[in-house]
Amino acid sequence: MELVKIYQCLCDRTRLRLLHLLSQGPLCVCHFQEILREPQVKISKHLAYLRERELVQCERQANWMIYALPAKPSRELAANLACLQDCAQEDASFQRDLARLKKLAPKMAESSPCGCATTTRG
Amino acid sequence: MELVKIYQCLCDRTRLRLLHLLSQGPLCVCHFQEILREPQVKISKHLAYLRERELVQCERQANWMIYALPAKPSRELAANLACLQDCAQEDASFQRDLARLKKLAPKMAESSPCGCATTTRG
DNA sequence: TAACAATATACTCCTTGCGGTATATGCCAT
DNA sequence: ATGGCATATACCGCAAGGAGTATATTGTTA
Repeated sequence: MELVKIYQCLCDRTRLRLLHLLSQGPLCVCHFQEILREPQVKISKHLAYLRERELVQCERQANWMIYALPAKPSRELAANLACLQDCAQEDASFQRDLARLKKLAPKMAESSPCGCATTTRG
Repeated sequence: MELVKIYQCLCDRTRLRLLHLLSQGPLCVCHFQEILREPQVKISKHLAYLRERELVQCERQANWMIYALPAKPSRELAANLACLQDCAQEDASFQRDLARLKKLAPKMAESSPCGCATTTRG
């Protein structure tokens, strides 16, 4: 069942944070790292998990992999992502992620292709 | 995070079916057995899983355990249960469960305390 | 009190998932 | 081609989860 697959993706805190951020728009791995403050391998593996199950898409831009939500999500996925957005509004850690994303926005605008050039590694 | 716990409960097909049925009202274990057509131990263990995580409540009535959704679900749980109801409308297996539940309704009304007396074991 | 019905738990086997370390891959610049 | 950066994958250890079999528990009835 499609629905079970979706919930399997949602039942990890890191993946929830990734999907929540992606609802704001596409992001590359190094931005996830900066926002979540988790090791690269952890983020990369969770993104792979989501990618294999088609909850996210990705596209290469030079050195960077840009991840995004599917262009045409199923009704079930859309419903659950909307529900997640709703629930995230009450949760401090999701809001903290959002705040960090906003801080990154100027950097993302100024440098190419996604602002990753100015990223400092962790 | 409360939300992760909810998704962990939702990420199994059997548990989804249980919760979907409970959205229609309380049920006892033997009715779940009849509707899902799964072995008693499987149903009982999944109900225990949900109970430990407080996604369902239960109450004894003589020999029978009556399970129900929490009287005051958290906002997150309510949102996700509503989302599940929405998604279930498009899914044949959920609808089949619902149909079987309707068939049970007359039996449930006639015998006490929950209609289980007339149940035939499988 | 003994038998029975409904449900729960213990135990085992097997698979999946998560985190970490180390290493590989792909693209770019020199 | 070489080195560096961003990202992915392989491998390991461990914990959790799911299914099945057997058995225990709790309440009812005779």
